[in-house]
Amino acid sequence: MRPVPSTIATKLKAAAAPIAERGFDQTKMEELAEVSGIPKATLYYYFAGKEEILAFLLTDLLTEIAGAVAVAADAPGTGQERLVGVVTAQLRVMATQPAVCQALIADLGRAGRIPEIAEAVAEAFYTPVERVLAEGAADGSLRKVQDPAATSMAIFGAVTVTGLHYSIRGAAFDPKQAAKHVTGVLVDGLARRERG
Amino acid sequence: MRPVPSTIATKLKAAAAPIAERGFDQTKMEELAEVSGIPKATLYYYFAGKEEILAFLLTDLLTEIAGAVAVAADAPGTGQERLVGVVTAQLRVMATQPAVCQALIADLGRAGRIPEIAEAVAEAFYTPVERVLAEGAADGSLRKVQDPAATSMAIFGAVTVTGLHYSIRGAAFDPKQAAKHVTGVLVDGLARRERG
Amino acid sequence: MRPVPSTIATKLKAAAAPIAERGFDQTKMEELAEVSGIPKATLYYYFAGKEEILAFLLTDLLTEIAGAVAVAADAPGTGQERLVGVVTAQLRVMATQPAVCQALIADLGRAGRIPEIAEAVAEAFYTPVERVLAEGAADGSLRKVQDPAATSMAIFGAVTVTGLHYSIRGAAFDPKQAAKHVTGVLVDGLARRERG
Amino acid sequence: MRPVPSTIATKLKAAAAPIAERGFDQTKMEELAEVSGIPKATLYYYFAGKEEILAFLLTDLLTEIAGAVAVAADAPGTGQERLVGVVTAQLRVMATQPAVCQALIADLGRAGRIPEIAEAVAEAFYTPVERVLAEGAADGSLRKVQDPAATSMAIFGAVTVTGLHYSIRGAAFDPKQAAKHVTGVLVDGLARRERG
DNA sequence: CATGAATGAGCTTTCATTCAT
DNA sequence: CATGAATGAAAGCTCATTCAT
Repeated sequence: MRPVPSTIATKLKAAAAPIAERGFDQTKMEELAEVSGIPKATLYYYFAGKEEILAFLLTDLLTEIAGAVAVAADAPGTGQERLVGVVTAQLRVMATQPAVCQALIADLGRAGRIPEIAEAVAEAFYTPVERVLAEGAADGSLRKVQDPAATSMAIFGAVTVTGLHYSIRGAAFDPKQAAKHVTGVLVDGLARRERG
Repeated sequence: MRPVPSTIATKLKAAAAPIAERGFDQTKMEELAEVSGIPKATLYYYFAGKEEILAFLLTDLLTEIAGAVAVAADAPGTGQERLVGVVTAQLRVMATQPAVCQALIADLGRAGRIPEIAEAVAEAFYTPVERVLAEGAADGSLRKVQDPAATSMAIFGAVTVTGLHYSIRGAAFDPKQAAKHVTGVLVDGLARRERG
Repeated sequence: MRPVPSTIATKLKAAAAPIAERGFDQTKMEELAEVSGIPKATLYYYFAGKEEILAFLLTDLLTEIAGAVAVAADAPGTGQERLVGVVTAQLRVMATQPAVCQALIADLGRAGRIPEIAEAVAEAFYTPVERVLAEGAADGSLRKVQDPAATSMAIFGAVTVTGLHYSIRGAAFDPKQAAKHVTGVLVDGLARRERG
Repeated sequence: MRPVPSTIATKLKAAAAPIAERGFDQTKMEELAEVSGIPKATLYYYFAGKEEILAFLLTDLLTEIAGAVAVAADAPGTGQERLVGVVTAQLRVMATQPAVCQALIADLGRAGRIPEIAEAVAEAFYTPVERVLAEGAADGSLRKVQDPAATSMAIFGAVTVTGLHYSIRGAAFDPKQAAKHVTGVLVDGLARRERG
């Protein structure tokens, strides 16, 4: 994969739409070329193959998420506050790039098989959440969970499915509102208690 | 799609493995025929196309889940107890048929595009959870959530990703244990509180 | 090919329609079964294969034509009168069974490759015409042509294309009228002459 | 259908042979590729499908016929002379390209179903003949026929079947000689008359 | 005798990829 | 550097045919 000029990189974002809509395998190079306006052969000049284009798009997305999440995880405040911040950050990026997100999730199975991507997903989602969970437990704002990995996975699932849901609906959505819903469940739990 | 004889239906379950492993599009009819022991042409005798085979497998799984979940949702006990029961039931089926489950989740995007499947997913997952949430709110064992649909989606995400995780690891997993993890987060929340 | 019961033979006539419309190769056994109401497997019970069904249909038609033509060729009158009779007889049968005729002509190329049919075509068309030409030359009602085979071929072409044209139009046509047109050209020629 | 380079067009002429020999449906793309030396995928690069290849070949032939016929129809001389010229021109092209001609005629049924071809056939055959008939009637060299369309159809049939016959025999044939046979019948008629 | 069920053998078509310019 | 033209290598699907009942 040669260094991708920013013109190409920018145009290529349009490629996420058909992938999101029809799935990666059902999207032909021809189509990626058409929607992006980049000739097929030129795509091959910059990328080694179709798969590498997907990797490029997802890496791009995941880098962005990882960055936003890192900022949220490093923000001041209690662990609980930062957990909410992290979730919000994830949803914010999903709101910004719904197509790529759908492409990512829809082909999560396949993405998981690209090692580079699998790691980037962990980096963007699991690691920071686990870290904030630990810090929240330390500062007393969160309870200490038995299995932090399992917990962060559950959180990932809840957040992702929520974000995906809104993405699919097509309409723009407010990440803060969505985050409130998710963290409402995750942080406070569903059980009724004497003093909400 | 002709009525599928049970011999065919049974053999066909083996088709879930390659789909789970490599994804649906990467699985050739040839392969589905090989692993199931059903000649390609015979598959086409019963199913209109590749896609319909996927639909059949998933519908089958979802019907089973829906059944197990319905039982759990109708069990005696508080709403909270039944919520745990419902989640456990879902995970139990996922533990029983890990390959089909992976296939379902891995191609959730695609599955979502098959209307029949999308509805079956809702039927198997969302509807019973929403119902239990409402009943729990009524009996005082669960708090009243603002947006039951959003909440059940988050629950679905948490449960699914958890189940998927264990499925992928290949080893058998204990659905009760897994359910405890998930509901631990979902019911009690992550926030620390004076009196667990 | 087992002896074909007349029920089957009768039902089978309906098979000519799709063959005429779409061509023989483009007509599936499935379709022949459907339009005739005879189960596919039953067709195979009576016929050795698809091709044999075509042969059966065409032989049937050609036998009928040959019979009608023989009668016309043996009728009293001059050779010229009988030539007109023969042509009329051919067109009469074509008018009666337009679908089979279209099937015959449309797949004349293929039919020519089935030896049995090629011979039957000759028997039904060429031979009687050649005979009448000879007899007309003998009785002085027709002129003596140099190459009777070539002449009868030209006549066959003129008659067939004419009959086909009317058949395709779908509407019933009057064979006598059509014959008059063709023989008008063939017998009298197109040249203007002093005394018609 | 992309613009077909002349190299491809030339090579493709070889495709007529198997079509003529075995019929269009019985000729596999594989075979068209082999005899033409053009890779199968390249054929699909230029043509939308098998059918379009046939259309291309036939259109090509018909264009040539139409050209030759137009020249003959515009030649000096009486209508009768030009009618003979037109028929000769048709047979000349048939003699030059026997394979394509056979393919055309053999699949005339199918060709008739391709609107583009049906029209080209009319343009190449019927229209110029009808015109010459009219002009011959005007200049007194031909008699006035009642139904010019029916007449030109009969002529087309006589000429085509004749040309086809010689084509099939494989040996080269003299179009002038063949034309003499056909027009001998068509122009002078078969009836004996006092003064030939 | 008839036939529903099943299938072997292909066939058309597609598409990721290459490469000469 | 970029790309239009070309193609090798499948893959999904079809259909004539068979055979147990």
